[in-house]
Amino acid sequence: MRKPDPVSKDKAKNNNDKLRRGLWSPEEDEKLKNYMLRNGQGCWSDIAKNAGLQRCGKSCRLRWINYLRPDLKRGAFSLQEEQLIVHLRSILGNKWSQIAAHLPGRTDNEIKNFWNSTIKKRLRATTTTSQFSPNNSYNSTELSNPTMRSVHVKMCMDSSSSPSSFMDSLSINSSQFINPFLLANNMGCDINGDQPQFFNTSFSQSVLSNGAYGKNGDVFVEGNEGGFESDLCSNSFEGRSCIEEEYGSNNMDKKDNVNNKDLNYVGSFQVKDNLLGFGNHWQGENLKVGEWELEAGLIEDVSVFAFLDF
DNA sequence: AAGAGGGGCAACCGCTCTCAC
DNA sequence: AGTGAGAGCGGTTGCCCCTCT
Repeated sequence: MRKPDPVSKDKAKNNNDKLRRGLWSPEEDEKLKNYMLRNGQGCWSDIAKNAGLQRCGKSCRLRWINYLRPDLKRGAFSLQEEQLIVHLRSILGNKWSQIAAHLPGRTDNEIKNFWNSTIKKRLRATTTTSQFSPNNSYNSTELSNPTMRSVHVKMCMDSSSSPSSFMDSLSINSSQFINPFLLANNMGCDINGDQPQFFNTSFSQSVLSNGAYGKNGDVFVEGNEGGFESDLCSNSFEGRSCIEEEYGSNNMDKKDNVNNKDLNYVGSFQVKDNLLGFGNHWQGENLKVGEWELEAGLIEDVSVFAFLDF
């Protein structure tokens, strides 16, 4: 939390300097809670005034949502909640409010803090690599088939874990996340320009908090003739946390490390008309290069993605 | 015992979105 | 269509407290 605004900068100039900041006292909590229970939610700035609080509405809202709401579940996260967070985050990214919507009684702030402080570290600590299994392979014919519009990446559980539900839960359709470099690398493509060479690359294991893990990356290609856009999807829990930890999100300098590090990336990439874009869907003909600036030299020649012949 | 360091987490910041006018 | 206020969201900060040395 912060100090009760010592410097105040611009805000000293306006009326906000009369407002309290910092930690909430038990009395303030009591006032807000009583008011909310009596009157219900409304305009937060009015609530702040009417409840007799020297706080801005925003602060009241935050305090209510994150701490005072009666339906909040306090205490440590259960194993199930933890697994769910890991899973949802792999699908949704840092959409904490959306993740929180799947965990009754938990707030986005709580989940965000939990992720940043606990899960991220745990996943990083358990990051390992394994080899692609030749049995879980794809062939270059499939990959170069122009009718192939989407690529799904599945992680297979090993024999000791519950296969179907877990695999189902990990399968992501035409959605958000991919690290093209990891995928390219896993598909045997040297993104620095070498010809594709399949089946001799590493793939990251997905290690869950309970010790279950997926391995033997199973990449398959599925036709999707109706779509114009082509999305690549994957998930790799700890890979993403690793890259964020080591390089920070959206860091262009990841390129040089691709071939010897287990990377994944939060975002998406799409191929259209021989252009490669990240992070955003195209709307109509407008190419939106999202978080990665392609012309910065990251991928100057998309032919390195030769297996993506859309 | 005491100081340092790090983790956890409550709260703030700044931005975007939505909606009423 | 433009604008302003309120709400919501993700990222960040910094204090408290625990552990380690």
